Amino acid sequence: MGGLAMTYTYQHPHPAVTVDAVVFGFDDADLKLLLIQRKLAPFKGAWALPGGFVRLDENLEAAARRELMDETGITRLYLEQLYTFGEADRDPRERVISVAYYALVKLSDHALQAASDAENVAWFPVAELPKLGFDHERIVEIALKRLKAKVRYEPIGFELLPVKFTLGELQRLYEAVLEQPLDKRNFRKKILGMELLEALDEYQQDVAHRAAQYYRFNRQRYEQLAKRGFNFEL
Amino acid sequence: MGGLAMTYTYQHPHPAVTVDAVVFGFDDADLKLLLIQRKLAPFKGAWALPGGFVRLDENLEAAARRELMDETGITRLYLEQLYTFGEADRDPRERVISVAYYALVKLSDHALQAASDAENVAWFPVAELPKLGFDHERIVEIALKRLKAKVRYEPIGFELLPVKFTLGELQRLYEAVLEQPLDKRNFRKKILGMELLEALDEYQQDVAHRAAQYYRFNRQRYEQLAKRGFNFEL
DNA sequence: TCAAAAGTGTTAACCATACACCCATGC
DNA sequence: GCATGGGTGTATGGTTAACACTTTTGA
Repeated sequence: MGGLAMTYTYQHPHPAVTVDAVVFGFDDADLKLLLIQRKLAPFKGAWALPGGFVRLDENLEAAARRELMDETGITRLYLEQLYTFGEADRDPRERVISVAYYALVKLSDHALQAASDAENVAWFPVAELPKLGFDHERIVEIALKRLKAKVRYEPIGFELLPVKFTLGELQRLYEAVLEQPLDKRNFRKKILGMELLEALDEYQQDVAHRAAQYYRFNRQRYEQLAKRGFNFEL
Repeated sequence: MGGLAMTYTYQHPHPAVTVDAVVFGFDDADLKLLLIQRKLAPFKGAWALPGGFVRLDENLEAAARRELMDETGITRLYLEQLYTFGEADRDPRERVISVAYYALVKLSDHALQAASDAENVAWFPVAELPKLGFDHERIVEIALKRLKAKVRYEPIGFELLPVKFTLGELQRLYEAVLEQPLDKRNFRKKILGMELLEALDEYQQDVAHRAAQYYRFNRQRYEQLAKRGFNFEL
């Protein structure tokens, strides 16, 4: 990207623009966050959000997807813009404006894809994050707040689960994200009452207790209902 | 800003970054939007959102406030980041990433401040907007959606009204923003039940009907209650 | 005296919450 | 047979929604 001696000249000062991604996963117990360990200064050796510079011919969301692919190998994910961080002094090198995204991935698809080319990549439970470089702790905090709010009025929780899941898994996911216990009977009544879940003719195998039935989220049905004014709410 | 022959050189290409503001007002009947008429290409003569380039030493929100002051004279307003628009081709000149804000102002404070130095400035009812330059129609659409959602769970509607207002004015504001009629008795019951409004010993003057009592929003009280888990909801 | 908006309560339907036991399975 | 999580119903209290008339004032 740009030859060795290549430079770019403008008549007005331009900030650098990056995208950073807060990638969430869920492993049936904890909400987790994907971090990379920086190999370069500043904050060399520190953990930070995956991200990088936006190319001039590339949309912002495409840049976020590209960086995630390059740095972590993750390709299929729910991605949404979070907020843009542009404090004048947030990067010690030059003025850097970062458009932050948050992403939800099915950990089951990506659990083993831990390391990539070069950088160290790892999942951390959100309750036990290391110190992060730049202002990334603030970005994570805002992403968590957003996730917590959004999961209640849009059916995005399913993005964190495998396509087939049990109601117990779904409930544990909500409990982890909302950080509060939920009543089992009320949870089931409510979620099944929305008629967005399809019960499959399939049950858990080899579990040391009664096998749970699997369900699948019916997105088409949700979109139909949403058009007619239905509101997901949990 | 930058001397005549001054240039800025970087080793990687940098996009330009602007802030644009969607400024809402309310005049006791319609929700209105503040637009400026462009004097320069591109989109010369077209109406567009107020905005401009971010300076290198200036935070994003500060840039938005500065542009609003310069272009419209507006200083006291509620301002919140909306979304960042970065399609690679959204500006015909060069790559421009725009961090959009939305603002709520008390029209009563600013109604007469129509024109400023140079550019033509005007309020338009949101239902009767002219064609806008760039992708500003999309930005306005997203701002309206956000306002409509947010007004229901945070007490930001008051930012659009004078400090003293009647319950009728407040109801008309909500009806305008939500684009639906509300039941008067239920509306009053709900809003007064929150105990966020202070009834003043003051009534309308010279109205051709029974004079309405004035109320004032008690922000302190709201913040106290919010800390203890209270949720505004309308 | 008319027009215009202010102000005021009750009822019925619905929804949210709290709560406890039996079931199926593997070890 | 025990430990583990799956699966199920009801009763109560609170919240929302629908609804109509009287009051005050200026023109």
